[in-house]
Amino acid sequence: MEFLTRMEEILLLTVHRLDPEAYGVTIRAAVEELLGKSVSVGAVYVPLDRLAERGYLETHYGDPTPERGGRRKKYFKLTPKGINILGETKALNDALWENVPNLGSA
Amino acid sequence: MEFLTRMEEILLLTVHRLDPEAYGVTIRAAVEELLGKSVSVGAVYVPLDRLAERGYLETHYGDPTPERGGRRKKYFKLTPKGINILGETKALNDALWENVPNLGSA
DNA sequence: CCTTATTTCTTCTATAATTTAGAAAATATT
DNA sequence: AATATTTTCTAAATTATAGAAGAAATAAGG
Repeated sequence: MEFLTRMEEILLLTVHRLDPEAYGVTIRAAVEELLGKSVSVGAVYVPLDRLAERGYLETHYGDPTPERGGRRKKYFKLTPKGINILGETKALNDALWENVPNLGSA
Repeated sequence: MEFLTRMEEILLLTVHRLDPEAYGVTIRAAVEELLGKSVSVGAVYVPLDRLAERGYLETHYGDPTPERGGRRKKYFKLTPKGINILGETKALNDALWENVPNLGSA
């Protein structure tokens, strides 16, 4: 089975959660909040584009907004293929963690 | 928060599940079964050693067995630090997948 | 209005880290 | 010797990360 890297999993799920307001800046902010640490621009945009190239995400550019400044926003959205791989990823996660007794810590 | 790559997560959990029979060959076989595809030797041994270097795994060499051939087996076992990061990884996973409604596929 | 400043957002590119493949080496039994 | 099992090594491919540069919009001052 093909599997997603962790960053890919995080990004796909973040896009899903943010939909339809998922674009570079909001995605990056959400990832930073999730991880509790700052994340560089490249750490988000580069894998995001790769996921789109591979057909897991589709993109469209937005129109200018009344807010000041900025290039056009590039919105991301899961494709059916993206939804599918997330389902497979969940299955792998479940298999991995199944029957793992208390780890004591956490 | 520091987080494990997916391969690291898979390996740590596999070592945990196989304990006390976790060594290169059994680990590799278990990962192949989990993923349903073949995995090269290097894809297992290299990250396993890195996990040990970082203190997530401890190792000890076994004695020769009555079976034919082979170098001494190098057994892996989770350290307290390894158990701890698995707990953190589980927390991240839970946060990621919380409130993700049905993905339709899978 | 027109020129410059400021803001928001993406693209690009170089570097570092991780994964992967598989040949080579080591060590045991037959 | 031959064969089997296991790990080590090393080079190549892929992925992640940092952050500078570029683009595109509004704001503001003359």
